Amino acid sequence: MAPPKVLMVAEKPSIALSIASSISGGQMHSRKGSTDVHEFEGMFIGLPAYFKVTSVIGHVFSVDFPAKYQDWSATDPIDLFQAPIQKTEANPKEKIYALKLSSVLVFKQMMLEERFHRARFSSVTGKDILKAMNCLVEPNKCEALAVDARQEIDLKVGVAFTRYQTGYFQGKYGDLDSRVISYGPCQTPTLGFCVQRYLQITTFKPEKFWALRPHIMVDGYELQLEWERHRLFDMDVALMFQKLVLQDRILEVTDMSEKQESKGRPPGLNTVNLLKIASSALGFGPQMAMQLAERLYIQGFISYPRTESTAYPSSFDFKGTLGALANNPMWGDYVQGLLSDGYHKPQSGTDAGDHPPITPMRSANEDMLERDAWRLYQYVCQHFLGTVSPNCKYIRTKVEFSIGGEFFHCIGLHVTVKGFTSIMPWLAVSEKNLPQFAKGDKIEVSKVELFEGQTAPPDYLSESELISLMEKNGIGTDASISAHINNICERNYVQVQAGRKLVPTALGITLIRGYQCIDPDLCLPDIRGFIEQQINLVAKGEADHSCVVQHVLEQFKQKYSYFVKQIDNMDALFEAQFSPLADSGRALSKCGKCLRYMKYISSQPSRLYCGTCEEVYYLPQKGTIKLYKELTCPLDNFELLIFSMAGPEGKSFPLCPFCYNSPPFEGIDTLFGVSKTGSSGKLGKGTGMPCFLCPHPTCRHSLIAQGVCACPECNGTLVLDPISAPKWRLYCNMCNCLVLLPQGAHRIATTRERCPECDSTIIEVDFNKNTTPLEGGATLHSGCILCDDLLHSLVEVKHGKSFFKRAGRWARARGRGGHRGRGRGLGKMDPKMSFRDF
DNA sequence: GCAAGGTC
Repeated sequence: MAPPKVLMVAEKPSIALSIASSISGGQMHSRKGSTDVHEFEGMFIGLPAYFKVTSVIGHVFSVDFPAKYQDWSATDPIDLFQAPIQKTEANPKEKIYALKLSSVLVFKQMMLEERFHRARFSSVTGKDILKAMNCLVEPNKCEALAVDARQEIDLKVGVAFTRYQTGYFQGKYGDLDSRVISYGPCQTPTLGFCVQRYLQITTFKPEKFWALRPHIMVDGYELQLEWERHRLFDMDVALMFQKLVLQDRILEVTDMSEKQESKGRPPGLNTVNLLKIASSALGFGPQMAMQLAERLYIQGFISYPRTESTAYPSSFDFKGTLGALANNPMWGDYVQGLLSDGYHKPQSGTDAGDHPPITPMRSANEDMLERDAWRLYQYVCQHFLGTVSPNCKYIRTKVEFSIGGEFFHCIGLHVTVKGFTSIMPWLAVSEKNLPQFAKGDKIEVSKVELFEGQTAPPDYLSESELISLMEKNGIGTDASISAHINNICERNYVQVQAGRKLVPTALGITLIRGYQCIDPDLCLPDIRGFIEQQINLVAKGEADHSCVVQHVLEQFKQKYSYFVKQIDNMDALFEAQFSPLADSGRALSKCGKCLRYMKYISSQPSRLYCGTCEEVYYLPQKGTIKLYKELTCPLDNFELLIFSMAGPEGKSFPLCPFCYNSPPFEGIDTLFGVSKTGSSGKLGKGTGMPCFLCPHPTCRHSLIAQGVCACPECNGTLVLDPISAPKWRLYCNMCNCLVLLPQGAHRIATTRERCPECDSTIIEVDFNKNTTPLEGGATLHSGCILCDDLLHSLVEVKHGKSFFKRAGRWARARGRGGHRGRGRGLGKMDPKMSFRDF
């Protein structure tokens, strides 16, 4: 009988590899794939078995709302609290779910008796993995339910608040960048920390203080003494003490003490501490630091870089790790010293039960790595060597003096053992020599300075300080901290300035001040703690999953209702900070209703605002917009605009601001950039009907007038780009297909005529007289770009970049709608056939 | 377009 089969699925590929290596003793066969599979024969519960070890990649499932709730304008955010949720594949591209499901099924069929176990190890080390295999436990459903609970709560709370406040403030103020004004139980308290520091700085009231600083001359050196009172905030009192001291003039040494002190070596390096050092000492942001670390890990220079543990496992091979660095040109001598004199057992640290601390795995020198990677690697090495080095020891001498009834002192520091500070020199204790004193010595003061100083506010919060605060308050995890910081930067709530200091923006400050005046809980770190604590009850099996979720959501729903009710208070702060629409923007084009100029507001989302009609017209985003020759839309009299998408191959197209926001014709089921959702009939911002989708029969800018022929790539229509001269071109109104027309022509225009053979629009080309291909120097030529031999030889199909990200989906959406809007008969021919010669 | 948390 074939040996029983054992399938093991780890949480990530690195752990699958560790498990397989440990159980098989390195004797396994590894198959590459979306996730690697390691196969080998071994022993399972005392019996021979055939193992397959693979992994998922992070969470298999994410959650989201069903389609019905995806339309922002059709859903009241308060309904989201009770909305159903769907599990979706977290990484559909990786096909993890499908692959694992099928392999589990295959395994089930192969196994005579199916059983599920969980190997729960306390660290990713061979010893602990083997130990776990010998005491397998049941999978813990409570822990899985706790993960579900967190996903549901985070989704509903975050999305409800985000949609509400975005909808409320978007488009209300001209100089407010408000594409999305997000809220989240992690990102908002993170922002809160930055703003709290900002408020400390701005509300700081400096105070003057005074300190007595007697100076003495000993052996030709001047020494300044420190006052036991440190400093006083009353000048008259300080002056009085100065007078007393000056009257006495003689200092007496009252006491001398020597103390052996020690500065401890660091514990092992975990991810959070790596990120803090990377930010404060190397100037790398957390994302950059993790990318570098990831690369160093893949190249085998350092161990797995995502860990919370600072304690080394008892089985850690210090000798081997030191040995790997023994010949390093940078630290070789130091390492050999440690190996011969005996390295020290590291400080205990904390064991989070995951990977061991981050350590070097093999030696590298400066030339083998890129500059930044080298600097990070260097730190990992120095830190590791620091952890196994002796502590730094020094003697602290304190000499105490009295004069005029006041007491002063000076401190001397003498390092006896440099220890780990010789490999981490920035942590060194600086030597401070004192002259010889003896108790009872009497010394004349040379000068008694009355130092005047001022208390100063703290600096902006550094990224490194923020990471510490987040860690301390349980905001985010080692894996997500950097994502939250990145988030508040991208949302334009804070900016990273020199020295990686986080400076909140007007938007960030106003938001936090708003929460503070409506419901401070919303931006306090405890909000995360509350959620985590509730979820913990589920994980430990002490409370029912759905009861906890309902309870937490009910609380947040009440907070949400109160927030909505009180939003005016927040808005008052916005009003004070940002300019109302009417005051911002520049006059761009005329409104078709009142015939006055509307203002263009360039901050996101860019839009037009008619001050007379008090109407906002959204525009396509991420490009430039200008007036189109003062032409007007025949339907509504609004002046037309030309929008040019960013980039060298960015298309340009005309649009009417009114039609763009309120498509005038029935049957336009797809809009620029997205399908129009039937139920609500409202437009997403930045989504609408440009002229190239307009079926107006006579307007010269419509699809009918500017459409030339069917797109060879999709169901769309190729349209003349009206301002592409002299690089004339057609672009598809649906996909990113691009067709270059005769270059350098003076003018190219569509005509009202159709090709008798293929029904394409006849175009008229006015060639440049110097480069005209026509005989006898003629410049004017009309024809069909498909059937006219001359024109056909002068056009070229190209693919523009990023016209639409998802051209395929777009084309399908149009396909369902038939050939509507494609002009008279343009859709009849087989588009691929018509471009067969290209 | 929206959260957070996994990992790549």
